[in-house]
Amino acid sequence: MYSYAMAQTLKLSQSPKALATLAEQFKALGDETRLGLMMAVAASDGAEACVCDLTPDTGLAQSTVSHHLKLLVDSGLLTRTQRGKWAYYSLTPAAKKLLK
Amino acid sequence: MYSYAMAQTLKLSQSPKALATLAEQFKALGDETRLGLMMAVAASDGAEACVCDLTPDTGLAQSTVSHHLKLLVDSGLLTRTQRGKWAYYSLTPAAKKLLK
DNA sequence: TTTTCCCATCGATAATCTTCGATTTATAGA
DNA sequence: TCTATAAATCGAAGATTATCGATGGGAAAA
Repeated sequence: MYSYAMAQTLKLSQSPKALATLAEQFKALGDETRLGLMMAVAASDGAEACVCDLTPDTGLAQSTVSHHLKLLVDSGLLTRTQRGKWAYYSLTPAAKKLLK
Repeated sequence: MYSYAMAQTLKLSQSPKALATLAEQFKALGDETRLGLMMAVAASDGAEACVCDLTPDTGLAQSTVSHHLKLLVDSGLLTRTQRGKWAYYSLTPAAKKLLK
């Protein structure tokens, strides 16, 4: 038993902080709405999207989508960039790694 | 934009069921206790462990650990095998893929 | 300046989740 | 058969979460 996967798991179990961070990211992805948002961002032109583009697909209120996006940013899976009136979201390297 | 990651995301966004399944698995991993259990199982001798081995590390009640393990089985991340009085849990291929 | 548009924040509510202790089921041993 | 051990199930309490409508803040347009 010396697989790469196991080396990873051992490292994580010895590092409580890394485990907490990873759990937080999994939790963020563990919601159909948020996972759908991540997919939508990844599939967007230029791999970024604004709230106004993302909201209609979800069928949810704009405030709810903003809330989910903030949660994804806080967990380190999305970055937010303001350009004019729009806020553009795109995937972080951590997100790309987890979704690959 | 024709990366492997994006091909995956597109496939998922076109397949609601696959997205729901993946979200469920992420959700299962998105709890520090459960992620710790997964790590403990992966790091166990023979890559399997019983409830009595896993419970002490968590500091939680046995019933709580059983509950979490059931959730992990139901989401397709662990398999359960009964041998004598003990129930042994081990990682599924899906779990190995997500934790790599 | 006033209006319009995009988005975040706030407060409230309903649903879901985590956890426990108590109980039940199942298996093995005395 | 009776007892002991391992683990699942149940019911309940408390915490967390998802969602909404209403509101507020900022940027651009009129």
